[in-house]
Amino acid sequence: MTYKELSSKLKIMADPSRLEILDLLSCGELCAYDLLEHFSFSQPTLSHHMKSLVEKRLVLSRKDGTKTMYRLNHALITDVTGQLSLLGSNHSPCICEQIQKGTCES
Amino acid sequence: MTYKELSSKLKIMADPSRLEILDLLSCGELCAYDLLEHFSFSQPTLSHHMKSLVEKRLVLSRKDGTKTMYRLNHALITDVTGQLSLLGSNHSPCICEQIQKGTCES
DNA sequence: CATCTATATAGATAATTGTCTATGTTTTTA
DNA sequence: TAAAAACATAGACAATTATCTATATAGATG
Repeated sequence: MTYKELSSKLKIMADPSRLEILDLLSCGELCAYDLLEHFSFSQPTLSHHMKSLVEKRLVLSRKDGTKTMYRLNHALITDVTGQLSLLGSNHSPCICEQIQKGTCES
Repeated sequence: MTYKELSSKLKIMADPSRLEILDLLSCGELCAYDLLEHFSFSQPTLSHHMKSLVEKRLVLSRKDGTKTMYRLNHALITDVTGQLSLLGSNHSPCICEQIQKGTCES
């Protein structure tokens, strides 16, 4: 995953409401209405959030009659958190190895 | 950590340039100029990014003469990635337990 | 078929953000 | 002390985003 790809997924996760949506979905499938009950914003706003989560594949959806059922894409979320913690750790191969410490070698 | 607190840190991480900065810092301390060499944006733009990373304590800084040395706050980054992966997993206690599955119980 | 239920789309708006140029500040050095 | 080196701040601007109201769509039901 490139920095841009990882960033685009993190940007979608990096919203308090969407974090709470992910948390609500962490134990199983829910429909839009059940999610909406937990928030004070409007139904179109929830729909907007769900669209962005589904577009980035962080959440998967299926139709059940008039309802849209949402569930986490655990595999992708695990991938994202894994990439993030790897990036923050002293890993190898690492972009650090390419650096020319011209100015700061002390 | 509340959703808002976690979100505010993720928002700072969720930028391709800042992700690359974190990656560059993952193996040790670097000064601003060494970081700047890896990017095509201007020096004030780097300074702006570093300020936001330091403000959220994701990166720690110290002065060394005219130079500013930056290093990761590994503890906080580990905390953030930990919170994120916990939130995405089927954990307990979980906000899911509070939910009234009124509409979607099938 | 008409209506209701559940969700999505359209369009608008205020706030936030990433970038720039220009300038300021601080520490070292000639 | 004057200049250079390294970084920060100020102010501007275009792009993105989170929200809203209003409306549309699609499936269930009487």
